[in-house]
Amino acid sequence: MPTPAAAIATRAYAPLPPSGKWKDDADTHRPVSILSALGAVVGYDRNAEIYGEDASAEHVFVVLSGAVRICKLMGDGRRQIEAFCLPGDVFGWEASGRHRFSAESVCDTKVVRIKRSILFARASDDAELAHALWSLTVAELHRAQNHLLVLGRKNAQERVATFLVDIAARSGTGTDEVLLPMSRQDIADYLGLTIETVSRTLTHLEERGAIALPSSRRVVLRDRHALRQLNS
Amino acid sequence: MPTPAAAIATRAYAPLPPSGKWKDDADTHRPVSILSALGAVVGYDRNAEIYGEDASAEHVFVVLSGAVRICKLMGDGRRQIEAFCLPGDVFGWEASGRHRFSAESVCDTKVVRIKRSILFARASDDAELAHALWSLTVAELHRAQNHLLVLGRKNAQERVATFLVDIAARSGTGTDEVLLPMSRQDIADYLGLTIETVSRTLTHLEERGAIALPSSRRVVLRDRHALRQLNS
DNA sequence: CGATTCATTGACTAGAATCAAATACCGTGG
DNA sequence: CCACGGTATTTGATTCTAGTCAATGAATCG
Repeated sequence: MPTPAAAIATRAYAPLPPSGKWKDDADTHRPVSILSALGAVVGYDRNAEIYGEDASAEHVFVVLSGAVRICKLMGDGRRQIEAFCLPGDVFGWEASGRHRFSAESVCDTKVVRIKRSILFARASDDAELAHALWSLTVAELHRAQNHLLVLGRKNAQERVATFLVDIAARSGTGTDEVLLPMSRQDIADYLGLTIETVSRTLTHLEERGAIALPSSRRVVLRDRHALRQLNS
Repeated sequence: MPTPAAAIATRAYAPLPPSGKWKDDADTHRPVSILSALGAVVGYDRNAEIYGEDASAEHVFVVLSGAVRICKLMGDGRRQIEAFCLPGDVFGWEASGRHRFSAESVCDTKVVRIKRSILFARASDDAELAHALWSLTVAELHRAQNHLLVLGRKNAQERVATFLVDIAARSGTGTDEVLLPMSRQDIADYLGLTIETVSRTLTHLEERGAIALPSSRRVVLRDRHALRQLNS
């Protein structure tokens, strides 16, 4: 069993290629735009901590550009990434006054940071805002529930295929090419696998002709039908 | 921030004294109690379908007694139980107009069934209710997030230990004995394991002295410290 | 260019799944 | 009350997927 320090050290955060691709600013539709008006824009370098586990929960955040991982560490260094937040996603909801996960930028990232006190004060007067808060939270819940099915009942190939299709849909470049902002370690910790298994599975999907890998961070979805079947 | 999540944690134990319990004045500040006043009590036999996947979402439910499983089936029959709902828990939230999971009674169960249309109409006038809806949803989200860590990164022993400690805490009989309303298959589908692995793991925990199994549905937590370590 | 980190590949292992069988449990009807 | 049939659970033997350990190859940055 690796020591915590060693385990964490072996997944050191590596510098990422500066990638202009992740800066397409937030779309101005849906409840998110209501929120964006209530806070200030803050920027983070890659791998910066936005908040830590158990930190007092003062703010709620909306991603404008870049990507954020929401994660939890176990005592021995095992890590679970609960979600990747892409532009338009909201994170930082808490029922108690403390964050139960940490949030870190995956790459250079801009967010809108909104004071919870302001948000809730407004929500008590503004039924539309209150409903927006609720439906954003339900959307989060649905994402978590889908992820439960992936982690509980899908094999490695299905997990990776599901991940690729999901990221492609959410990053919403109409094309078949996806740019992954996150490392293999991040993907592994999101899918409940190891980096080796993620890597092997991607290679296998490429051999099957389901995807192409022009570079390690670029994935072309060649056979969406095959991928969707693995997604079932 | 008020902390409705704390109120949920103090919920009453299964086979609950019939619904009167939820109308006590002392309870009226709890989100669940606010809801319970808005619907009618409905009873279900064991293994009855409360709603199916893709069913139109007309109602939200509060468990009064018994237990409910929220689950999803894959095409080939694999099943993931997303949550067990015990007395005091709320289920049936949807952002869209359709349920994305099915809900089934695990044993004889009573619920309060509340029309969504009524609920939302009230919520738009009543900030307290709106906030209660939101915080109940956040509590659900947190439960799902904890479960992600279990499914993504814990081994069989840790999963079962976590499950037992969680159920014990939520059933909230101050004692160390837990009555499991659900079958081994249900537990397996909740924990992302097989029935054989669940059974073997329980046997193993008993051999270790962490638990006792007077009968298959009764578990005595003998060494909470050991269990909590597996929970870490 | 090196130095460093990241990703891929290979060989082997471990833990849970699968396949199969025995045992315990429960409600029913004699 | 007991025998019976069906179901749930436990236990055993074996297989297989993903994990671990180790090395190599690729990419990036100073």
